[in-house]
Amino acid sequence: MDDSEYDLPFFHRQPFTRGTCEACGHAFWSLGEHSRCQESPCTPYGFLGKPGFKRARTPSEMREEYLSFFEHRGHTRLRRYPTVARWRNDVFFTQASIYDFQPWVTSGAIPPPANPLTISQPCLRFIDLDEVGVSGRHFTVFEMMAHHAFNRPDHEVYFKDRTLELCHELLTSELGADPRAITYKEEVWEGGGNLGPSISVGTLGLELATLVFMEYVRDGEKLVPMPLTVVDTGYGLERFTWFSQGTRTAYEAVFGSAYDELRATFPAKEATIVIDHARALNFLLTDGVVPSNSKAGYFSRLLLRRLIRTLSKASEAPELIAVLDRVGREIARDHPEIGEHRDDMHRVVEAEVARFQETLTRGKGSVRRQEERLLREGRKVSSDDLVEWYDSLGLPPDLAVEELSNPPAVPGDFYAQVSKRHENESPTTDYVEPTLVLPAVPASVPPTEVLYYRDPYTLTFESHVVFSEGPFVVLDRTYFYPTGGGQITDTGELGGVPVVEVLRKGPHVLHRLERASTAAVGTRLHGKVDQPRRLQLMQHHTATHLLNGALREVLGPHVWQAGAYKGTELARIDVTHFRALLPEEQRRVERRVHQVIREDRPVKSYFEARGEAERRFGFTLYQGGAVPGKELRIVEVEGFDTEACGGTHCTHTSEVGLVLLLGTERIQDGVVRLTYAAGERALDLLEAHERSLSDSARKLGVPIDRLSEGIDRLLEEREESRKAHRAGEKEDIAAIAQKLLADPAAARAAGEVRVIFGSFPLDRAQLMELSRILTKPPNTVAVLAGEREGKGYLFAGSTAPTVSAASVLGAAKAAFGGKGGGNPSSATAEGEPGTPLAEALRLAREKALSLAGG
RNA sequence: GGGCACGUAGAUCAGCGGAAGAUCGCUGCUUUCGCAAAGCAGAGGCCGGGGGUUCAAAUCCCCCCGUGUCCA
Repeated sequence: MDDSEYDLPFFHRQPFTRGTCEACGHAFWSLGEHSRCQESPCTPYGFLGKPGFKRARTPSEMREEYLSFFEHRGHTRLRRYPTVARWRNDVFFTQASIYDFQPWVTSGAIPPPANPLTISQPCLRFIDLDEVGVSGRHFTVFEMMAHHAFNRPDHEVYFKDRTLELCHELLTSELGADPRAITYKEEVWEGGGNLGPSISVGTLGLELATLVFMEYVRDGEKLVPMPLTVVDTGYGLERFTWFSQGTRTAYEAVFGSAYDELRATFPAKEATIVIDHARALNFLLTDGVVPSNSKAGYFSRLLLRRLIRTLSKASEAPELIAVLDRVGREIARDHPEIGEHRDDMHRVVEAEVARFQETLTRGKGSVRRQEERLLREGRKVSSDDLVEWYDSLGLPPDLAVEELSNPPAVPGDFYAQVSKRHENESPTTDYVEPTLVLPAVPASVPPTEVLYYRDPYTLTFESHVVFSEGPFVVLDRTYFYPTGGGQITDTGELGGVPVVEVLRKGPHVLHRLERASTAAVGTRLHGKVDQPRRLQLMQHHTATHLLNGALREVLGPHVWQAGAYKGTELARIDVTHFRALLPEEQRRVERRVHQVIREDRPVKSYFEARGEAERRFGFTLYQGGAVPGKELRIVEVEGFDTEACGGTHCTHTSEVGLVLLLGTERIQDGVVRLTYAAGERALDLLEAHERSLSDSARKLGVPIDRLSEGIDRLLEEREESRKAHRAGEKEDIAAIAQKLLADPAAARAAGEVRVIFGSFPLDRAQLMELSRILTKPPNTVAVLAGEREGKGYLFAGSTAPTVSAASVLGAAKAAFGGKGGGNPSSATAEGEPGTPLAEALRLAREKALSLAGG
């Protein structure tokens, strides 16, 4: 990055000088005279006990002052975005304010919701989890205050110079920091293939803000200017608050009275962990993260379990729910949506607590048993075992140790050893569906006017070709709905040629025809969307919203859509929930959906300003993920469910007709999937089901309403006959045994040992059964041959200590070309068809007698 | 998304290549006015599903399903 990038007019309007930090080597600008940049660790904290701002502020005051400062300077204040970054698939959580606008706004695909804007965005970071309570300044959840500007060639808002000016004014005139104590340190920011200069703002040893200017795309060694440059700033609310108070740690400045209360019971570190985790959980749970074993859910589980363990370390610790509630109420003063669904949140937490208890109970039992086994084998439990148990059973080492009679020491680097086990795992690879190579549509091609939003029932239209390449055609206007939002593509005809697929690419809708298009630009074409298909998709889409609404009512507001698919045959919705649906819950959901259908509520689809829509409906709008843009398309099932959604919908709930729930399954921990059909398709399936039922009932000779009983009876009968068959076989074998025992010719004595022998049409298992009966008395040897389905078997059983069954068959098996083996009490051999089994039996008998006699 | 562990009687689990087990629960009998309890007897198993290796698989190998857990 060239030095000139940082040489801003701002630094020359006032007498700034540029120096180099003797500790870290970075260049910096300052009004004062410093040999080092004013950030830690180059400069130690200089504000502890001596606040750096004019006046001490609470976090609420600090946030408000910041936001209104920028509001008064032309910025639009935005509400916070969810802490779960549902709109991105590369991260789970919002980790910086700019995440709210990536990738669509920053890439220029969609205009920003406001420009310039200011926001205080709660962010979650799990990298420094172990620093929480230790470093004095790390939090799991923190607020990044920011002002952002997005500059296009035709619309420059502001960039580096104005950003520095605003930042400096905020710190000095507004907050009263000493201008001479501030250093503006030159750095380089790089991320996601982009880079640009960045300036780190420090004073009295504390880094207060980072000002990033996204400016270039890296193309090998070359830096190519971005068409859209971005001002990405970050001002830590917690740090500003701390700086204004000068307390020993940031925790004392930020955490309210709940912290002081906890300090009565806990050491500072534990008290901090408790509040920190409780804060983070309040955000996570409010934003709809259900604890689970994967993805975002895992982190909420991690926090919750750590919180439970930390609380359990004190004998007089407050209840988990009480702590969450207490902390939640404090946050709610600034973020009123936190705590809106307290009862539901508590249900989610209680389910997770119960599960954790089960895991611990299971783990403890397993650990005890494993120690016993190790002791039996003359070994001891090692610290490796502790790591293994934590990894596979989820049992924390301190709890494992409590269960052991002879525990090893917990290694100091326990968690490092855990991560070592995961070192060589293959990296996360998200399956990417192979996509067609889409043609590049020149920017000069006018955006497609989408008519399907205007009227979802008009399906024929006239339009003009504005671009075409191969089978792809872009029109000036279209009623064809492109694949998106889980709703699959419309099909139909364009100028008499079948349309196979419709796709959206930026502002254009691409129609893929069955064959290469011959229509030149300007050609007028008649379009016709496949009507039954589209109506079916509309019914499925509206049904999805009805189910989503009903699920939230029945299960609670922790239910968020986690994915959806609307096809022609069936539709699916995945929602977050902490256990599989109970039959009763399914029933209530179905009932509620059909009630709403009968009420024939209007389904209104319209565009509305983001802020206004959020104010009226809240964050639950973003069921399909956050949608950037100034305007949101709202689909509102009046008085029931409202979502930001780009799909095509029925205009009244009665048009959905019928929603047939085909099945529910838990597709992963914390997510259940409902599969269903609506409208025509539901009727088709219902008919098919009905036919299948009446066919089955007829075959069984029972009325439909007693089909289940009929099947029970059938199954019972089958079970009984299976048992009867087995019992019969046993009896037959017992009868053979009785006959054998009574037949003097079937046995020979050699000393103490009695050798019984015979040949039967039995298979191996039956021979074994027979031998078992024969060798009940001690000192008995059974030598049996069997022939069944062309295969020959030998079996030897022995209760004589001197006669090994395996030895008895040793020589004999070779005689009939068989293979076999066994142990002293039982042995088998099996031969191919047509082998001299009788000879083998004779050899085996002789061997048995000689062993017994010898 | 990846790693690891686990699926055996109604429940909790043992067995980890050679003849399916324990404890609790259940049923019956004995004892008791009855209950609890004890003793005796008994029922209850596609050893998660499907392939493979082997003379022989609950046991070893592969795939799938389910559950738990750790890590991103």
